[in-house]
Parts: sequence; C-alpha cells; structure tokens
Amino acid sequence: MVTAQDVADLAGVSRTTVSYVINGSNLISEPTKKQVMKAVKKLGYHPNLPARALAGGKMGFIGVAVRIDSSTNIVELYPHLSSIIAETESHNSNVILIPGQEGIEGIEKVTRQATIDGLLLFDIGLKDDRLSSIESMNLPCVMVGTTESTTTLPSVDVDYASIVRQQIDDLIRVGSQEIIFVDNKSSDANYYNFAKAFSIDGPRYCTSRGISSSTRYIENRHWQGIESVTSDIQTWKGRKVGIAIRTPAILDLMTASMRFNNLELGKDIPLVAVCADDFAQAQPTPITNIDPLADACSLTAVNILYSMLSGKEQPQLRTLLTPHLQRRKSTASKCYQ
Amino acid sequence: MVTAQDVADLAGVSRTTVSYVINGSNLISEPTKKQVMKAVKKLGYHPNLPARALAGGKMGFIGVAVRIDSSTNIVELYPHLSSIIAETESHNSNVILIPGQEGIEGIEKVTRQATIDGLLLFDIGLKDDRLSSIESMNLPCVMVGTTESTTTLPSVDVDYASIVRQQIDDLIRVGSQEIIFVDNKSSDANYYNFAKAFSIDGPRYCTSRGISSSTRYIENRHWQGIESVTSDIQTWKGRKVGIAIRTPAILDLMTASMRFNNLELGKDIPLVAVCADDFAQAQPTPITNIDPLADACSLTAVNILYSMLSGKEQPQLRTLLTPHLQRRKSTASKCYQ
DNA sequence: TTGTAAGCGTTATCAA
DNA sequence: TTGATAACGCTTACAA
Repeated sequence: MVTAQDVADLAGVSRTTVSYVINGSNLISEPTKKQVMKAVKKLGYHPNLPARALAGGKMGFIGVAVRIDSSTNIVELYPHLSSIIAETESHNSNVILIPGQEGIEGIEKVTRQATIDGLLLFDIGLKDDRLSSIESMNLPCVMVGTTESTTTLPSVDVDYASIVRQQIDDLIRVGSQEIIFVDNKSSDANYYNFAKAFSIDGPRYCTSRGISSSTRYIENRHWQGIESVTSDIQTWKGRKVGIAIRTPAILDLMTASMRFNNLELGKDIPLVAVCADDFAQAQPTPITNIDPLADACSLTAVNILYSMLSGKEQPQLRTLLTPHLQRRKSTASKCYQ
Repeated sequence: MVTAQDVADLAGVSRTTVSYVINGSNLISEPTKKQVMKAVKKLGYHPNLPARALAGGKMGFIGVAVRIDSSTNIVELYPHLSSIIAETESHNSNVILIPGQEGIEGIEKVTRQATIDGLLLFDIGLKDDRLSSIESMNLPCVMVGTTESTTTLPSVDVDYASIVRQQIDDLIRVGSQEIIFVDNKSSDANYYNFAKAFSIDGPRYCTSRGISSSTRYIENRHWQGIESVTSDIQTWKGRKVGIAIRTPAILDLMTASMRFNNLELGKDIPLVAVCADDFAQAQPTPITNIDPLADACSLTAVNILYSMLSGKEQPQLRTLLTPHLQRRKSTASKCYQ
C-alpha cells in the first residue's frame, strides 16, 4: 500500500506537507506542490479513507436511505439513484444504500459506526418519526420529499399540488367534465405527500373548478385492475371522462388496455400522466405528461448536502421544484367529438 | 461517541476484552461475555468502522460494480440488488455502489482507498479486461455472469443455454415450426453470454431440432418495434411461429400488442418468456416462463464472497444455476388450431 | 482468561 | 512555508 510517507520520501518533504497538498491547503509553495503531486502520480497514491476518517476528516460516503422492496416502483426510483451516483462521484465520494425498511435503526447504525458523512432521506412521510431522531444525531441530512412534521432539516421536493392542478386544467381544456385519478394501490395518502396531493388536493381542485372526480387504485402492473378501469371508461364515454395518472408504473399498460378497448387517446378520451418525458414520448400515442424531475430533485439534494458538509453556507430550508406540463397527442385537441 | 473503552469501563474489564467479545473470540468466559454485551446494549455501542479498518480488520463494505444507465433494465437488476442488500445486511455490512461505467478505474479507486472488503462484479463480458486487473489487486471478488476470459475468480451464473433450450422445446411441443427470438436492442451477443446464448446457441439448437428461427431486436420498451413484430406475426399465422422472449422489459408490451392484434396467446400463438414468476403470472394471459433466478444468483454470490472473506474454505470456482420452466396458459396446449 | 502496548495512515496543533 | 508529534478507536501479538 502506498502511504503518504512514501510520497513524502519521494518528494523529499514531510508527511504533513503531503497532507496539506492533498487537501488543497494554499499555505504550500507552488514548487513544493508540484513536487508532491508528481510523486503522488508516480506512486499512484490514494489517501486511505479509514485513516482519514479516524483522524477526524470525512469518510467520503453519503448514505441514501430508501425503501427498496417488491412494491418499489423502480421506474420512478431509477432517475434519483443514477443522478445521485453521478453527482456523488463528482464530489469524490461514494454512495451507501441504507434499506429504508430498517427505519431509524439502520441510519443510527451507520452513523454510530461513523461511516457516513451525510444522509439523503427518501420516502418522507407526512408524519415522520425519523426526522427528530436524525436531527438529534447531528447528522447532515437532506430530505427528498415533503413532511408536515416540524423539522429543521432542509428538503427538496416537487410541487405535487401544482402537478395535479396542471393535469386537471389540461383535461378540462380539452373538454373533460369528470376526472378519474388513477394511482398505485401502494400509494398511501395518509403517509405520502404526493399521494395526498393526488387523492385530496386533486379532487378538491376539481370541485373548485366545478367538475366531479373519482379515484381508482391499481395494483402495481397488474392487468386486472387496469382493464377494469378501461372497461368502465368504455361505458362512460358520454360522460366526458378525463384520465389523470400519477405513476409511470401503470401508464404503458393503461395505454395498451385503451388500445385494446378501441379507445383512442386524445380523441375518444384525454389522458395526462406524471412520468418522464421520454417515457411519455415512447407510448404508442404520445402522452401529455408532467415530468416529476426526479433527477433534478436528487441533484439539488446532493448539492445541498455537500454545501452543508463543506459548512460554508446555510442551506435553503425548502426547495420546491415546479415541473411543467408537456402537451402531446393525448390532449392535443378537443376530445369526445 | 461511545467507544470500546466506555464499554470496558462499565463492564469492569479492559478494552481488549471488549474487542474480543465483539469479534466473537471464544477465549472469553461466558460470564464476562454477558457482562460486556450488557454494557454494549446499554450504551448503544457500535464499533467505529474506520478505526477497525485501520487496525487491520474489515471495513464492513462490499462493493457492487454494476452498470446503471438509461439502458439499464431495472426490472432485471432489481432482484439482484435487493437480494444483495438483504444478505449483506445480515452479514452486518453495507453495500457500496460502484458505477460500472467507470470500468476498472472505479474499482481501483475504492480498493486503493481501502474502503471495500470485497467485490461483486456484474455485467461480465465474454472478454473482460477487468478480471486480470482485479486478480492482481488481490481483492476478493465474485463475478455474477459468465466470461470466456481465463480467470481464477469464482463466478455464479444461470445456465442460459439451458434456458433457451427449454424455451424452444416447449414451443416445439405445442406445435411451433419456426421460432422468433425477441430481445432488447442493447443486448450485445459479442459481449454478453446471455445474449450470445440467445442469439447463437438458440438458433443453433433450433437447427438441430429441424426447425427454422429468426431474431428480432426491440428498442427498450418502445412500441414501434414491438408492434412491428406483432403485425408481422399476424401475417405468419400459417407458418406456426412460436415466440421466445429474453427479457421482461418488453414482455408486457408484447403481450399487450398481441391482444390489440387479436392474437390469443396459447391458442393462436405460443410464447415463452424469461422473467420472474410473478411477472409472468400477472400478465393478462399468464405466460409460460423461466425465472432467471436473479435473487438466488446474487444470494449465492454474496455468500461465496463472505466465505472468501472469512478465509475458511476455498470457494467453488463456478456455480451454475439451472432454472426450470413453469408452464402457464401461453403454452398450455397445442396451438395453431 | 484477561491486560499491556504497539501500531494502522491520516489530520491537527504547535513549534521552528 | 514546513516539520515533529500527538491524537483518532481499534485489533492483535505477547505478557501476565
């Protein structure tokens, strides 16, 4: 193993000087810096992370506490993960996955073990017990999501209330007089803000705009539920129903089922989904969508976390991203004609 | 922070004794052990991982080098990941994700930094440069996949050649005289063994059984390609075509497209897919499938890695799991009648 | 069966 | 601007 001492010997300086150079202190003269860097390159030196951490520095790991189980909608999780990994990488540290199922214990464990510098917390609940524990642990932490619990942890989220309003507005624009919200069975409106926005704020907004609405929950990727919705719609044609879908997990099957039932999206019936742009574009009928900006969300969260770690500035307590509707064929023009 | 010294003080023993107890030495008397464990519980002591690693012990991290990008089929990756996380958890260590795109550099970095105890290597190529580098790094490593490169690293994989044969056999059983293999565009038969099994061994086996075959590549989850296959099939009814699908990524859309084209699976046309059992079962027509045992595969790999880390036994060099076909409605009886 | 003491590679403090 | 030295918390010979 190449140590700082080896580098120091080769460069003809002391271990301390090497440490200064590595950590970017500017108390070192340029020539010395160059000397040291040359030796670092030559020997292929990489600081030993455990040693660095033990000596009080940073470990170079950030934890990502996220629930991954069979009900996980991986299509939604993936952009978060990949964006976190990429950004973390560019900060020269690594990602540790902490299974969200373990709750606060899993987080406490890695924290006590001194293995993570900071935490990205997913699956935030409207009431979330973990938050106060984390605060008392003094662990730099950014939430991705929205809570109603009082907390001083900074958070990043997408404005789901706005998303739902945009969906409804666009459906009404093409003539809908009744909205059907379709979501996963696993979305708990009592626990998750996005589910609440969809199942409570959505219908409320419909009422305020003078139209009726109802909500259907579908078991993840299962055909039966989807077909039952579609066949119902079949009989509702006269009622000018518009569809608002919350998750890509069911979108493609839904659109497939529509086709099978000879319902043409954007003509017989309008539909607006919450999903990534490319996913919406790739459907047989391109779907008007609102991209939930998962990557931007996570990217922001990571950067806030790093700004906390570097301790320079006070982080913004709440960052709310507002995504915008992208109109495509499924609401291109007046429907029900 | 609770240190081993604190525990020692409370338990009335020395730091050393605490260390022995924690690390499961059996040189310590039962009563002392109990004393110590009581103190550990009471204080909520967790060993400081950096310190432990620095002192020569294990870091408690295993790296998972896996490519995650926009072409990643998350449906296939997920069971691997979740099974690794769960099993790693039970070995009291954590998972670090190493972006596979970085190639050997990413792995070298974490290794030089002394942050991982072992490595699970995914996306193994038939020719894979990384293997020799990893061997020379003396990093305990288990491959998940199959290579043709010479290496002493142990590997775990599923017998894809057998999978393809089982698919073909079942299709022939119900009357197919021509097989269409359908796969992702991104599957590179020159690089990945599973792709090769499908695009080379499969057609070869068809020939040996006296029937013809062809292969179609579909861009991930894109309708256009899928519909072109389905509409082709429409015109081929007389030719007794059977469908073999390699990845769940396109299965549900394929079956949806079949319905839309009024082709009834298991009656007009038989189909056998490689996908998880529950996924096959959840299709509108339950699909005869071969579960690629992703979770068993990863579980085995993790356990082999830990047996290497504990240094007890020489690991088995190659573990090949053979999955079995589960017959469902899509090949329940003679087709084309 | 338990304790003493050396060392792991780094950073931080302080002196030169 | 640089160098010596003391932590950091743990493991592991070796001694008792």
